[in-house]
Amino acid sequence: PCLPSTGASAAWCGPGSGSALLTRGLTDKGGATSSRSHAQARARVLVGQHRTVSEPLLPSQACNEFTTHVMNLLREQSRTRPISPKEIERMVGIIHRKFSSIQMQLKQSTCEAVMILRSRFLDARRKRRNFSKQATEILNEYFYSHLSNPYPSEEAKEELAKKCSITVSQVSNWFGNKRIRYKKNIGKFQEEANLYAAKTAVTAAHAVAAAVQNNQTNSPTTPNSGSSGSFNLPNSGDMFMNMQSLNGDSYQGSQVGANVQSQVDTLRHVINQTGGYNDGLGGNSLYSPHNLNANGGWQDATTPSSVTSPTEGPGSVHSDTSN
DNA sequence: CCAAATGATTTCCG
DNA sequence: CGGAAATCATTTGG
Repeated sequence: PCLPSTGASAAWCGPGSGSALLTRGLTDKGGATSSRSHAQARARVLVGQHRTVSEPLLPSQACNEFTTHVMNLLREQSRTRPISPKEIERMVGIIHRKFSSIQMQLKQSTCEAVMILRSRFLDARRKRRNFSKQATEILNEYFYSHLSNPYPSEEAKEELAKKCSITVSQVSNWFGNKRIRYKKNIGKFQEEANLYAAKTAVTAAHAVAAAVQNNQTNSPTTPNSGSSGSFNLPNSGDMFMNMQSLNGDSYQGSQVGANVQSQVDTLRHVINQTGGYNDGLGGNSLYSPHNLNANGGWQDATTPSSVTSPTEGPGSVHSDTSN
């Protein structure tokens, strides 16, 4: 249930309580495979751990306790001043009303917070958003300038993550996907590879000789497949500040348990961090534009047979960047 | 609407 | 645990 059900109506929680809502959408639609287990487990952790550990007295109990406490006080006071039964009655009414309203507020905010968290975790997990143009740009630049060993260190990953406004896991995912897909069909990526190789060459050239205004690259020597030599700088990144907080490691909601309030506070805290970071896109460090011509240095990319030349003459796989 | 592209997840391996 | 490979689920472009 959504909380230690106090018998009172829990209208906002729906008929059953929150858990139905909270677990909705976790089920795999195919149903055949039992994948998605991690997500489910995590969601279960989020949802299922309402005070099964300590069970610190239900709100109704607390209300009764407090009521008797007040009654005792009144009884003591009745020795020094006359107290009408009416007054006691009124007091009890006030207490009960107050308690139930507090309960309601707590329930409401807890449910709200959990719902928001749910959508953050699940929707953001299953709903995919493509990275921004600039992020892809940065990642590709790194990939193709480290083509001989496209395995960024943890540090490099962090830096890339910061520059791209994505998480480190996303960077890892990206490189995993990229490596596999590149290796699988190198031909398909030739154009891209050339483009980024040339681009890094251009940036290097700019860094070296910023003063010289030559829009002539130094002889790419590649039988380029069509694309003219001009590399227009891609500016048109829409870049909606995506809120990428809640990176995969900050699930520190995993030990609630104190009381509802702290739970709510914790949740609020987490939720309030949705600001999204400002990235420092712009200042790019030069990634040591090693131009290693060895194709497929990593992982015996022996390119058995099919990778001859799908679209164009293989000739020089990588243009000699720099001099 | 379909197919390709793409980010994320799962499974397996060393 | 990090990576490869397969696969899933969504987005994008035609």
